[in-house]
Amino acid sequence: MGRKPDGNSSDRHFTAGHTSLAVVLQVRRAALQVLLWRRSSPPFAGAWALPGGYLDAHETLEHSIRRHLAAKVDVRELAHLEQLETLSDPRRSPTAREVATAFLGLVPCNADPAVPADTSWHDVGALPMLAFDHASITQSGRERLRAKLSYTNIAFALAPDEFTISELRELYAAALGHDVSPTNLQRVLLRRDVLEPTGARRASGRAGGRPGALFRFRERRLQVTDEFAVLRPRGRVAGSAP
Amino acid sequence: MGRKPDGNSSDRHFTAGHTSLAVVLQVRRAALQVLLWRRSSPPFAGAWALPGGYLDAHETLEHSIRRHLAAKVDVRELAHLEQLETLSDPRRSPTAREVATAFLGLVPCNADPAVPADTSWHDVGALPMLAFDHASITQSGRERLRAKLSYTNIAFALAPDEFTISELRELYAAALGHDVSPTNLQRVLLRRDVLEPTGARRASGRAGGRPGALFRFRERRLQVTDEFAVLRPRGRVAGSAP
DNA sequence: GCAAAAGTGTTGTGTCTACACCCATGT
DNA sequence: ACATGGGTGTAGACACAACACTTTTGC
Repeated sequence: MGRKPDGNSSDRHFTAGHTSLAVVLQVRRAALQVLLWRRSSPPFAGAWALPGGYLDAHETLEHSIRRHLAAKVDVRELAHLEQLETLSDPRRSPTAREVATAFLGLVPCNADPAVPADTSWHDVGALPMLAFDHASITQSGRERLRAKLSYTNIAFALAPDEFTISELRELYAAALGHDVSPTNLQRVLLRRDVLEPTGARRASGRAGGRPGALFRFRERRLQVTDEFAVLRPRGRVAGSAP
Repeated sequence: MGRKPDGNSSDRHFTAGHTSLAVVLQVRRAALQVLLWRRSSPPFAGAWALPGGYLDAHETLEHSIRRHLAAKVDVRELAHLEQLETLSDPRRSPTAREVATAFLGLVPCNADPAVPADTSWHDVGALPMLAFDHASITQSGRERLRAKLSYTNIAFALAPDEFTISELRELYAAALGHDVSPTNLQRVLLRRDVLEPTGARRASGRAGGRPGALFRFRERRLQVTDEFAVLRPRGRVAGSAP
């Protein structure tokens, strides 16, 4: 099942092994990290690889990657999952033809999932040798996250339920790779109605200081908050009559 | 070859038919149109479908879609091709399990490729019944083009080598679905260094009028021209010492 | 000269960064 | 009091849309 008998294929027809992979990212200790497992058998024995595995006959690719990730991290911790790209170079694996669809997965920084012995988190800025084309896939994941931080509410998937602006600033700085001003971060996200205050405050730290107000994301699903403004008419805003 | 013997699969392993599809867009008669062919046999006999076909054993997905498109349009007319998404719902085809990777292809408006008898262009604003999930794929293609017109030079793939600002304005208006001011279009694209004047002018039209200057795209490959500006430090511009 | 089409000058607006200043808490 | 960190006010830079105005052609 799931495989057509050869006798049927009057047209040119080819079935390849299809795998799903994921770039799972989390901010840990003020750095963006990716989940990798160490291969013990060839090809690329000893190298690190992205988690994933074969697609089953009756599942979608998204279901497949969730299923394979369940062995690495608790799926309930995956706050966001989206498709990145599909890799199909016949030489991407030295042993067999394999098409792979890559996903980007995000885990909130307050989660600390238990991982198997062969699996661990690696700083995206200092990756070890990666198997297959996994290095370039990881790069794609970083760039997708970076871009979407600018024009969507995707940071909800990296943040805990409630947080101060300072804490959120650390997440953005780690994910973007450069410093971010808390002043402007707050203004941009409040103006776009991405954040809302919970009303509560966080207790002051060890050395005193004003306690920060707590915020939460208004939506915990991906939303585009800054549609591309260029070349769009600005007028005809549906407003009240004068 | 390209198919593993069953005896080998100790792990869960499944091979699905993999197809490539393309949303090929062109601006024709001031409207954005998509290339469709009419199915003559089930499933969806009589419905219109996106061009594409099976993936061969030794080719990439990009090679595959170029090969299948060659039967519909001259591949040399394809000015741009990029991957959109991979569809994997087991129920997307009523007859067999098929995974499909969709592409977006763009054809310059001056090209007029000969197409087979079962194939024709359709206004994206008034599509007929489409087979499978091709309607939603077409929608994805439109949206990808729309978004990229705002922050990349992707219009090069819709435009001829040389054109006036007015002609370019028509392309943008058709692809975006709303009117665009030639004044601002010119300024945005010149400021970003996307366009350059050729020096030549187009002869005046039937009713006189000042002849328009001709421009060309500085690059005929996709380039991001308006990196997301938000949350990025604006300072430290590499400049000369005072 | 006059209509038609192209192109420039200018103004206003909205969104962002940067920086100064004020506020709240612990010791 | 004073150090420490949180939050607001405001100014300046920039990119854009809108519109008036000038330029260049055909008739």
